[in-house]
Amino acid sequence: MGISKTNLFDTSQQQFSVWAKAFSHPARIAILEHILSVKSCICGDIVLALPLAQATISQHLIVLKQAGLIKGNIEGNAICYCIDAENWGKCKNTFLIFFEKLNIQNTCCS
Amino acid sequence: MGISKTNLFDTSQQQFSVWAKAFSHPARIAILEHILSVKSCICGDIVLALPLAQATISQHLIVLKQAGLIKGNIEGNAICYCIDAENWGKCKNTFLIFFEKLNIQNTCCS
DNA sequence: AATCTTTATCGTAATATTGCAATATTACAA
DNA sequence: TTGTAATATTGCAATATTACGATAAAGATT
Repeated sequence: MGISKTNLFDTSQQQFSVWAKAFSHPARIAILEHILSVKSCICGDIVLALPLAQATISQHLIVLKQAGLIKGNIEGNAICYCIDAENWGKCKNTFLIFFEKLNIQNTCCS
Repeated sequence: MGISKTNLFDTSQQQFSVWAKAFSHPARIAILEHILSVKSCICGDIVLALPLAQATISQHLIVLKQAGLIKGNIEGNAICYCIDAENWGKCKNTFLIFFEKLNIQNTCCS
């Protein structure tokens, strides 16, 4: 890459891109959908549900956790992952506001 | 990576991740915001507006175009980029539906 | 035609991501 | 304490992304 230039942009743009990057792999979408679909936030069987090795799932979970989208609670020797509702709301709002920026006047090229 | 396993996931999950990946760099957010903010969809001055080289901007534009978020119309020797309103709407809906999947019952871990 | 402007592409370097086997860590159970 | 189950971390290989200078391509202008 030469040198990363992500820091030349607005904080809000960087936050947006961090969240988007968390969503940018189908495995992470699948993990989130699994957590969302299971009423109680079971965790380790995410590994059973997805066609990836345990180590790989673990890494994806870390990415999601660092983006603030999920959090993990220790339950015995297992860990219970679930959505971080507060950050989820912030993320949702960021995307919503962004998508709303398009109105009919903006679309010029036929 | 060893070998990519993105194709082991649902088409919808892959489509979601492709859009998210398009949003996953602050430069591309900045480009989209610039296109959205300028009423008429001027293009080449995106290069002037951002702190990146012309070749780099061009690459980011291709990523956005391949994701279907923008389209380019040739105007003389310049190119006019603008939002692809139809795909923008599809993308927006995908994200909206996804974010709506969280309800209070889902958040278990205090 | 010669030149300028604008955008795309090529080549290359630096860095990041993805994936997994192997291993470590942690908590429980016997 | 020894074993077992669950998760994280390490190390490494393969691939993707980011960045830009140089150059090419295509339309405009003179």
